[in-house]
Amino acid sequence: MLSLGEEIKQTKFKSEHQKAMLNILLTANTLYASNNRFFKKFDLSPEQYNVLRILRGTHPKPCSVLSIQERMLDKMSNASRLVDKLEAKGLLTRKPCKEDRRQVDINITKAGLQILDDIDVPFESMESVLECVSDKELARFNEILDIIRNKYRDAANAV
Amino acid sequence: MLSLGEEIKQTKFKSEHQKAMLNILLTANTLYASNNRFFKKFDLSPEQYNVLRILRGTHPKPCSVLSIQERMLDKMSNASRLVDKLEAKGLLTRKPCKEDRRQVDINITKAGLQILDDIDVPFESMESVLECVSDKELARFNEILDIIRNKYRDAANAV
DNA sequence: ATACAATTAATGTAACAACAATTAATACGC
DNA sequence: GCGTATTAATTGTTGTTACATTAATTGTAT
Repeated sequence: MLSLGEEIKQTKFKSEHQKAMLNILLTANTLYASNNRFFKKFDLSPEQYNVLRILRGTHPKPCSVLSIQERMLDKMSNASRLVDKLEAKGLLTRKPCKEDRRQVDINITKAGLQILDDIDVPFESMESVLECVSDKELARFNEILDIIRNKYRDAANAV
Repeated sequence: MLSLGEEIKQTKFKSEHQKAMLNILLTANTLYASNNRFFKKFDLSPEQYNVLRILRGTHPKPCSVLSIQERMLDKMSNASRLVDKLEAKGLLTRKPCKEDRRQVDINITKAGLQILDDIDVPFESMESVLECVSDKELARFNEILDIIRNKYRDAANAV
């Protein structure tokens, strides 16, 4: 098992909190890379998987591009293109929205639901790596992440 | 202050550990995006900053491309091109290594050290957002991140 | 009703990342 | 010493991201 220091070959850190910041970035990169490789087996990217999950969540109700974007982990402007890709694979359908013609009604297809079904079991086994940590500790862990996100964003904007 | 659930508009989570996994990814995305915007003021990307930090660490000794890559948070094969960019900006120099002519001796320049100096103060103020959490808690926080990284990587490879 | 602002989705673009392939130099086995 | 394997750095390619812009539709104030 490799510590942060071993992984980035750095022996000294200025403080425990600086170490924590680096550790989050490194850990997320690792998670992301692992996810990338994992989802490739299903010919999906992590972002595409995220979109399908969101659509399964609202199913059978449709979802607009904007709602997808708001629910995504990565809030960039690629939801439209991600939907393109998934539509080409037949995993979702896109049709104009009657009520507001600016919007698009996006629905997950049977094939989309099926692929999520295939992914569920192996993916859950990956997510369960944290079972060895107690819920109480994880709750605090999540709290700290929430703090970091909010304060860091503010700090970066302030500078 | 926004919780994970508020940020991705999801009210229910399957478990505290699934929530933690999502939270790490979201938090890292936020940090990365904030860093992106922050470093743009200095005409640098977060990765370029990372390279300069590594070079300041070994300074005045030179560093090879491979050592840079090993120390980077993102272990991809772009170190060479990052070095290109930084050389073009005059922030580092590149010269063939005498002992092993496959390698390149990379050194940070005065201008490179200067820009790091300019960045140090505002960046440290950003990193200090975690001062409100005790060192003891942060130590455990770092431990949990180490566990996640190692176990997740293994789990993804096993599937 | 009409002009103007706001919202939604799609696209153009430049830069960047992932991965493979290439080139050059060195190490190693025989 | 010679051929092969390994290592270091670079480059090519393909796809993606970030950001800005555009186009179409709807909301709103007068």
